[in-house]
Amino acid sequence: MPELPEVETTVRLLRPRLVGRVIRGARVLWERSLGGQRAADFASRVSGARIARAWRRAKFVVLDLERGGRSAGALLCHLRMTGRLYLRGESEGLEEYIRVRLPLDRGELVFLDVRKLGRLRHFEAPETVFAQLGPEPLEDSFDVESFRAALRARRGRLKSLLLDQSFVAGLGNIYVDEALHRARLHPLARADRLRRADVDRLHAAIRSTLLEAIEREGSSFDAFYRTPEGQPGSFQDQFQVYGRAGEPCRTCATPIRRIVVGQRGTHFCQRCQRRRTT
DNA sequence: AGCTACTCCTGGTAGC
DNA sequence: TGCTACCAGGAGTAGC
Repeated sequence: MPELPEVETTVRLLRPRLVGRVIRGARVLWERSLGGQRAADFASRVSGARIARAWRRAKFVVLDLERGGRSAGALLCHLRMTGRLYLRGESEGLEEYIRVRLPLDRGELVFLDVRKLGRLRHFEAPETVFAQLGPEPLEDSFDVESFRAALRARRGRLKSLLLDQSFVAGLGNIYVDEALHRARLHPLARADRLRRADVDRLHAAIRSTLLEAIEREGSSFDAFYRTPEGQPGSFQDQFQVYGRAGEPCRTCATPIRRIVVGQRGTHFCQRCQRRRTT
């Protein structure tokens, strides 16, 4: 499912083709993809606007808009489970699942989403959305000392906390499981009980897992996630635990366990990721 | 604060 | 073969 690496890949590939383009209108085929916004309202907000910048915040694709050189808010796209954003002609198939089309002065931006959980919305003041989000794990502001302090203040389980976008932004089910395995930490470990070395490993594991996944253009293990060019990512070949229940741990050969934590499938190695009870 | 449960969605798959 | 039941899951919300 699209998490930080998949969204980053989407942005990187779209950016050179989107920046400078002017949105000519909006064809909304599934209104609920707008997250409560009316199609006519949405269309009037974006029509005629120029895409000034394409970037990522957490799992949002952000397209900053301007009109006459002045800011005109931003389009925020959350791909959720099965969303895709691409330029018409650069991806094939699944056409019946297209939810929104944005004709541009050159080409057309397409939002496709099989399960309809994704959102494409316009915000006049997108910073109100960003204010709810935790630090970007790949930026300098996500330093190990503030991460340590934040963890010390929380009593929840690591798995749930790392999925909380207001705690750290951009991680989802896959990369949390992978990062915890890499850091050799149990998903049910309490955040405030981590030792200094545990936090150091977790901080490094989050970053290295995300960076390696971005290098491989994300993970594709079903028919859903593809880059805007229609290509699958390849980080799924590096999975140590996610989706490997019953298969041997690549480190110690112990069968990978699957449990449910906060309604989320959670994969880990009970030998590599011991739960300390002290 | 932190937990569970429910909602939104539908393709894929297990079971019969 | 064809049917049904259930699963996957990010995030918002409600309730305890």
